[in-house]
Amino acid sequence: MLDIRALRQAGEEITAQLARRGFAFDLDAFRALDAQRKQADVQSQDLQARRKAASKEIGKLVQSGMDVDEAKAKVAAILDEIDAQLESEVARAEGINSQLHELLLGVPNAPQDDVPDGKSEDDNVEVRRWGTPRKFDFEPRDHVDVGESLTDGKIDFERASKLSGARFAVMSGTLARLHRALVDFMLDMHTTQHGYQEVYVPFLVGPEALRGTGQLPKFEQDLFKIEGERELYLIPTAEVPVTNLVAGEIIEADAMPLKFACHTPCFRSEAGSHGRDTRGMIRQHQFEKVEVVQMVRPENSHQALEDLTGHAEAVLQALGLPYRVVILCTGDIGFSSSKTYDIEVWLPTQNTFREISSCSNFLDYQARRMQARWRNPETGKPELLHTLNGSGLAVGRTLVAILENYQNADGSVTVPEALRPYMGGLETLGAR
RNA sequence: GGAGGGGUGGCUGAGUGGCCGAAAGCACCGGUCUUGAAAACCGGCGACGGGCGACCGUCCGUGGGUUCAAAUCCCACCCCCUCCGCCA
Repeated sequence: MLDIRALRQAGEEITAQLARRGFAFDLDAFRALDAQRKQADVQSQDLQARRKAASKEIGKLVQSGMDVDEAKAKVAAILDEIDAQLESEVARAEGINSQLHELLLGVPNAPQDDVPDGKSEDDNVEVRRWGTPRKFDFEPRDHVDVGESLTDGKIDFERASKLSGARFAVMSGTLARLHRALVDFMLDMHTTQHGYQEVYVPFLVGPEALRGTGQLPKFEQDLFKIEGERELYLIPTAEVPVTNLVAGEIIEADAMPLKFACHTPCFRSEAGSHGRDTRGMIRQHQFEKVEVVQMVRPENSHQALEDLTGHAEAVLQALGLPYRVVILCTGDIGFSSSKTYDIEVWLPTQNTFREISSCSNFLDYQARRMQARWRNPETGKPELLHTLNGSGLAVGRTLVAILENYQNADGSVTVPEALRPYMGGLETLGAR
């Protein structure tokens, strides 16, 4: 949520920033509603103040010895007059306030100044590259062909579809183990080298948590909602439960920054992506991800985004997978984010880079929605903190990248050295 | 699932109808003292919203209700704890 005070003071600038990302903020409507709100607030608060004073007067009179009924009679006329308007005025003010709140919940974050203009992912700007794509002396096969033809464990989409329909995968044997090894490897790296604390969290969350990070109210169609008495959703990313750990809390300054690493499955309906990436494991309804999340002092969040992106890159470097980092343009950036770097891994059979991590700085946008604060020692006051998160990494897509980049002419796949300790020393998948 | 206890400020915890946005302690901030620190003493110190300000409003788990007046009484719900049962 944007700061309503900033919107009052600098409405034109913020409206212009929002326009860059294609969001038409109706400043006049906002101002009209805010003016109504002010008028209604003042009016209802004035009535409440007068009523309170009259009521206190009764208390005083009774205490100075007057009979209760007599005291009530003295102010009855005033109370009657106030009560005639009070209820409707308070209701009107509450109505306008919640209308204003809902309006603000639907407004995306404003992009930072250094986020490039653009309409779609085609306008994202490459920041840097790492690694050199391998030259194959045979025709490389895509991860589906490779994964399905492994001999001691494989990918099985047919059976997955029997169980759950399209966009699910079954994995077995050494391939399933590689998938699990990736999770361990990533978590170990973030916790031992990058200073994150591992957390385990619920995979089902209530609507408040989703509201806090920004998936609700606007993007309910992207979520899987559970049938039942309780209103629960499957998490689309660990960002939701992990970031909301600090919802409604005031974090002491010496505990900052908070840095969490978390492995969870992620569930996405993929509504609106029909026909995209239908082959293979690129886009699934269920996938594993190791997420890194930070809660930092506001002045540190820009540096924190650079650090966090580096932490995700370190995983790809350790695995020897070529990648590039792009900064998302205003047309491609996520709803709650003020600035996002995507990390894209090289996929030889697509002859291109594909997203494997998304690292974002939300500034105080999520913190305001969830009332996550820290105590600033300079002012002694609770202030909104800044939140960031990034994939470190998407496990399924990392597996895809390994299958494609590490495949051999005989159909086997070399296990990246960094993963061998997690595979009982196994060096190759599919070797007889 | 059964029985009981409880949700109050950053923390602990008092408060059973008006003088309560709320005692006290801790923590924190400022000061006195001290070479410095600690201790002691003095003062300050909840959050949110509105107003240039004096101030005003809201908030004692959530939502209703009773009352001129609710942290306090009533109802419903949520959550936590203890014991019993069941269970991966």
